[in-house]
Amino acid sequence: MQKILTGNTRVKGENMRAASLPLSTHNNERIPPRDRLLAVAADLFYRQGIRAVGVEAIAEAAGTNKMTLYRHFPSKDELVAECLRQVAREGVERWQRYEAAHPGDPRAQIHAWLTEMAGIVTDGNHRGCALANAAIELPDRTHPARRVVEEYKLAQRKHLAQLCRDAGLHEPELLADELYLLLEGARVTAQSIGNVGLGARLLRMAEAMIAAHQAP
Amino acid sequence: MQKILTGNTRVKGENMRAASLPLSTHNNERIPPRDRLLAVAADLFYRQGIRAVGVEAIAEAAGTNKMTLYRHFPSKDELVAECLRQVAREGVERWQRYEAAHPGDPRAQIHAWLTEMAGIVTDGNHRGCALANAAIELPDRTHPARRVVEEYKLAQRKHLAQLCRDAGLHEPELLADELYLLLEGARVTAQSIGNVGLGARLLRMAEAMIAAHQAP
DNA sequence: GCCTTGTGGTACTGACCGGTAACACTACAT
DNA sequence: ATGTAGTGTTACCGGTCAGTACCACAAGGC
Repeated sequence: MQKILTGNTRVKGENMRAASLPLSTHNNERIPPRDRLLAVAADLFYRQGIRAVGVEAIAEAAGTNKMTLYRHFPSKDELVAECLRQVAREGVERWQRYEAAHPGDPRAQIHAWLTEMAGIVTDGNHRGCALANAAIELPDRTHPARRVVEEYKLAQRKHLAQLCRDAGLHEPELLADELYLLLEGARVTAQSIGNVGLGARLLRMAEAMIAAHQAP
Repeated sequence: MQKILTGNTRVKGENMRAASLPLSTHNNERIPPRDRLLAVAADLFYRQGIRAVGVEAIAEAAGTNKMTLYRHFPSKDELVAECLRQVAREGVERWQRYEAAHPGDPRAQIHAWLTEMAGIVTDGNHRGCALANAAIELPDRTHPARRVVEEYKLAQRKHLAQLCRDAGLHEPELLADELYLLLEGARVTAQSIGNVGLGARLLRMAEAMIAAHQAP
């Protein structure tokens, strides 16, 4: 089996990831180890895959060790679930930002969402939705992480449908599904095919869909 | 880490999977071991994930052993790639069937594709596109399986775009992308949210999209 | 002073992994 | 009969994995 370089060739006690990662684990001073572990784990899980990342690598990347990790999380599975819970939290915060930026204007909120997502998809480091990826990587439906994924995805679709309804668009649920599936598909496909021009295409397609649901 | 039951509690020399799997590995008599290995591996990889399935489990499920596996495949990575190549082959065969069933009628071919895919997505055992899942599970872009995925996905989109063009639809590439992304999104989302009514919804959405590209 | 709480460090367990070596066996072709 | 090609079987290698035991240390409250 092909192994991925884990980069744990760092000198003992030193942190080599300071310059290479957006995650600033080099200023460990005041961030409690639990938060460092969560942030680092979420990042590693997303970029390398959940099963591909060992707990030792997570602890090391967070500037701590395995024992501290297991003092804060009962198991790797629970750590995974907690990471996804954080990702889901960021997702609902995004919607709250749209609402704050465009209060009472659901159309503008949808548009803001589409625009931001188009940008995210176009990013070269994008690897799809962390929650959807987790569902694919963890086929066991009893895994604690699966509940997080299912709840978040349902809430996401429900919120989008409500926005479509509030915007007075026809067949709001159907439109919400169209938009949601289109975007989800774009996030998956971007990994296999690439994402040149995908962002702009995505916006055009979404706008056409919304327009189709605007006329009676 | 949560372990998935691998079901290798079978009695030595006997095959307990005969009744539990669509894959008929119980009549090993005339099927060469290489084909059995490929079929079983593709099935296990799809249902449990690539990283979650060991070569020993594959060999055992195929009614043979690890040595025979390594006599036919240089490594697990190459076995994975070969499995995906087979899946891709089945994908192009599907398109050939549509063409044979509706020669010279691209619209009907597209419709046949949508109908069949809607049925597949609605299936409760559906776990998304095996190739897309592999791309998610294998972040290393140099993995031999990644090339298979990228080539297939590109060919798939190209073929669909050509059909849209032949059908005289407006902006065929854009429509092809819309349909393709919608379907890919549905395949991913079906795992997290479920697939109740998704098939019928999918057909309605796709038809609406095509209709929108029909008028000038 | 002291004691508690959280942390770092090391070493370990038992299991599994991908991959290989060596040998015995069967079927078939000549 | 003999040789060859493919297969089955067992045992092994080095490495990694999740998870734990044990001890040392440092900070803060009292």
